[in-house]
Amino acid sequence: MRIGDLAARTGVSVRSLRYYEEQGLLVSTRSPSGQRHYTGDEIGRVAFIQRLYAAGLSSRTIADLLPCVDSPSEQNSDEAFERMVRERDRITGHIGELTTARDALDRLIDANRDHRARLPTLTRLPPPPPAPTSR
Amino acid sequence: MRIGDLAARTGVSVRSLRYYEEQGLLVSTRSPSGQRHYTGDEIGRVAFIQRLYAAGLSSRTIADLLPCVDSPSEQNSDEAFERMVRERDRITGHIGELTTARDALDRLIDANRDHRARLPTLTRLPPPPPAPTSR
DNA sequence: CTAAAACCTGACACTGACGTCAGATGCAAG
DNA sequence: CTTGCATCTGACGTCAGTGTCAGGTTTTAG
Repeated sequence: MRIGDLAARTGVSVRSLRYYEEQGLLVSTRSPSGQRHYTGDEIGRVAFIQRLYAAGLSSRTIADLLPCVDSPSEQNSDEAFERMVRERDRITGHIGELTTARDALDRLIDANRDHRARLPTLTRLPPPPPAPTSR
Repeated sequence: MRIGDLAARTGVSVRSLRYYEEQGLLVSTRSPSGQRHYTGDEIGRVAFIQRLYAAGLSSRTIADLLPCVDSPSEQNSDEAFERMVRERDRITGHIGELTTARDALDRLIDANRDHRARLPTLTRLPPPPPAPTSR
C-alpha cells in the first residue's frame, strides 16, 4: 500500500502522513526508489493518532506515548505513564470546560428562542404560507 | 477601572484585552487622554468570552454572537441563531471526540499499569554491568 | 517637581499542523 | 517510447491568539 492509498483509506492528507513520519509517529518501509510502503496496520495507527490530535495532544506528546502502545510497559512507560495520566486528566478538564460553555450557549439559545417565539412576525418562517405581503 | 485592573480581575493579559477590543468583543470608554476605562460589567463579559474561546469559537464567531447576548432577539438573531445552534452541536461533537480519546487513553493506561504491576522491579534496567572496556 | 509605574499605538515573533508549489523521479498503460 | 499520474524532498505560506519590544504619553507616589 502506497501513501496515496493510505491517505484515501484514512481520510488524512498525504502531506499529513509525511508529517507524521517526520514527527516519528509513523514508520514506513521504503522501496528501492524511496517510495513509502505500508501494511494495513498503519490504518489503525493513523486513526489513533488522529484521535489524540483531536484531543489536543501535540505530536511531541503523541510520539512520547506511542512506545507504550507498541510494547506496553518496559522502561519506556516510566515517565510516559505519568504523561498519559496527565493528558487524560487534562482532557477531562477540557470536557468540563466544553460542557460549561455549551450550557452557556444553551441558555443563550433559549433566551433568544423565547424572544423569537414571542415576537409576532416572521423571525423564522416555516413553509412560506400564502404571501401576506403580496406583491 | 483601568485595563490593568480588569486584567488582574479576570486573569487575562492586558494584551488580550486590547485584542478583544480590536476584534469587537469588548468596548471601553476612553478618558480624554485615551486610556480605557471599564465598569464592573466587563468582568463577566470577559469571562464569557474566555469560555467561548475555550470551547474553540473564533473571535469572529464570538463577535457575531455577542449581539444576541446584549439584546436577545431582533433581526440580529436571524442568522446568529443558526450559528449558535451549529456551535453548540459542534461542541457536542467535540465532547464526543474527547470522550472517545479519553477512553482510548484509559485503556492504554490500564494496559501499561497491568504490565507495571506484573513485572517485578525489572522495568528499569539494573545499573550497567561492570564496564568491559574500562578506561 | 520628579521618578516610577501604567498606559498608549504599532509592529514583529512565535507556535504547530498542514496547504501548496517547484522541480525531479518512479511507475503503469497505450 | 511516451504520456500522465503518483511520489519524492525541500521550502515557504497560513491562521489566530498572544508575547514582547520600542518609543512616547499619562497617571500616581513621594
